Amino acid sequence: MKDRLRQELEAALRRLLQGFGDEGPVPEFALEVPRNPDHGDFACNAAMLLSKRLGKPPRDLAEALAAELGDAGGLVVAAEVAGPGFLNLRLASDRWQDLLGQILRAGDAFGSGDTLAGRRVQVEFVSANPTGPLTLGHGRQAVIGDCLARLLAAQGAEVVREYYFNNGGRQMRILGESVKARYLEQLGRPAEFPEDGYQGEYIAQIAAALREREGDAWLDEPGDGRFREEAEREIFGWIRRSLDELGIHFDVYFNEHSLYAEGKNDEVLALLRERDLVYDAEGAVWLRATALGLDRDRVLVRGTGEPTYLLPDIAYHREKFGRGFDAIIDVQGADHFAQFPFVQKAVGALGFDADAVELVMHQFVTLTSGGEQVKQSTRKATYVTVDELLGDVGPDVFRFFMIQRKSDGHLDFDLDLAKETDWKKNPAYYVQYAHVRTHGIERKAQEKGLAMPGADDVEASRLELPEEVELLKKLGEFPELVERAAEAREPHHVAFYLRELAGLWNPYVQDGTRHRVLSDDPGLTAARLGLALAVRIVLRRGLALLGLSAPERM
RNA sequence: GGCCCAGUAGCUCAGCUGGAUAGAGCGCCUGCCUCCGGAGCAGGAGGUCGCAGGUUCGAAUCCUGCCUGGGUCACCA
Repeated sequence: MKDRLRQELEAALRRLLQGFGDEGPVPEFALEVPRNPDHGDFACNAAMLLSKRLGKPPRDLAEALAAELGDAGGLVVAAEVAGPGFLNLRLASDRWQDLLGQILRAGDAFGSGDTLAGRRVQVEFVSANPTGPLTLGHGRQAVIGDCLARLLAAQGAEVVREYYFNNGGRQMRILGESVKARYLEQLGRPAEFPEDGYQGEYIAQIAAALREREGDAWLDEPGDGRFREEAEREIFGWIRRSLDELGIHFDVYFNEHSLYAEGKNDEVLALLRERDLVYDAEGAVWLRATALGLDRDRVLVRGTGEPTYLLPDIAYHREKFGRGFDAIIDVQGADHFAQFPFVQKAVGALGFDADAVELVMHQFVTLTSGGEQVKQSTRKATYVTVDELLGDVGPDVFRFFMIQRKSDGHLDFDLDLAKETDWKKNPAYYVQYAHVRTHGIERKAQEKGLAMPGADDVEASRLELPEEVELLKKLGEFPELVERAAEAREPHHVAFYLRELAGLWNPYVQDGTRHRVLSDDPGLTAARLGLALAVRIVLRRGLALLGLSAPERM
């Protein structure tokens, strides 16, 4: 409907321009739903954009545009010039109501688009190494990545969720040593805890479990290898369980080690060397990043012969391109932000489309309870884990709170509000409860022997109350919202939209005096049941995009 | 110090990529209904959009410079 209106406006603008002897392009104008309903259903700013170009006052141009537009093929009943030169358009009222039939016919397909049809997109996220339980930062990233993947899929993309991890190297060695030290301590043996070892209590837990199972059989185990394997297996188990509980499943777990094993790092090194982007200095191998416009060079291979993380990361991204993705999205915490340009530029230098690699960055999570910030210290290992928080609030609330904020910018997780079980206060429940109510109404209807109407059974023109039209308008915004959120990689918009929709629907249902869904008027009842169904469809779709359940009862 | 992000109501935050009188939730205030140490309904107050310039018919939004908070500047990942 909006698209048709836009086409009509473009045509009218072209005629208008021709009238002035201007054969230039039609400007990119905005067509939006004004905040103030008095300003009509849609407002168009084209006249103001053309004012300078045509040397005419904007209001005069808007007047002329209105004349050219006419009734836009029966779409528009009123067009008035307002303010500095807006053209406010009011649609024939049944146009909004046609929307109801569209939603009911589309069902769960409503809100899906095809802007990414046929595109292969990879979303890489979480990617936590198995050195400890998932932190809230990881939790946020997990939810952002997963919601993003859902949004992209809703626009027709073929999405691969990927988890990149490294179970080798220095940090894993320290992990093994830490577990070993705790194990020995627990059995009363002298043990030297590594200087930068992992302090967390979970290390002792792993050691204790080991002692339980193996007794003192590992006392004389040489080195840290078996301890490391044990810790990795255990910790990865925790991570997988947390992700499972959040409803997040990866298509690919990519082990950094395979890049070494298959010689991919060496290949990249050779390719970069061919392009004179590599040099040797101070015993190390360097990336000539300054030649790529970055502010300093970086080490690719340490003096010890071991690559830094950067080399495999470049190789990894080369490998991603090799798999034919049209877009590669890396979701990362702000602490990794500075590294991204090196990977991106290096991949570009290898001949790949650097712009196809995108970064979705997110800031950290703080936890607030009782008006106080809960101290998070990785060092002292007093941080709250995803698991603990999930235990407190459950996956739905967890996800909703994590996706509620735009990913740039800090997220303050209000634990008290999250634990709040009153549906009116907790926004996650508020949205879910709105969905429940569509089922509550259906149950009521069934008691009266009424079935939910099909798309062709509703006389949508019966929905005349302002609050009903407002609901329909809000429902109509959904597809555009999904498209925009996917395009901008900003899943938080969905959460806000749902909160707003629920904020219209809940009071509508609650107010049983002004209007009742189930009345003595069969036609009106059918129309309102249709509205309930449409609201349900959109809420269910929106909740699914966020990975929340859409319960029928609460 | 360089770079990145943020600064909007008492608090937590939106603000559809430059539009009209800047919004939501929580909190607060007032009335009504109940009068149970609770909850509901209706209404209300609350803003120099960090500061100062600039671009524009028009700026919370774009540009420049400052201020504040966080992040980051490893031969850690």
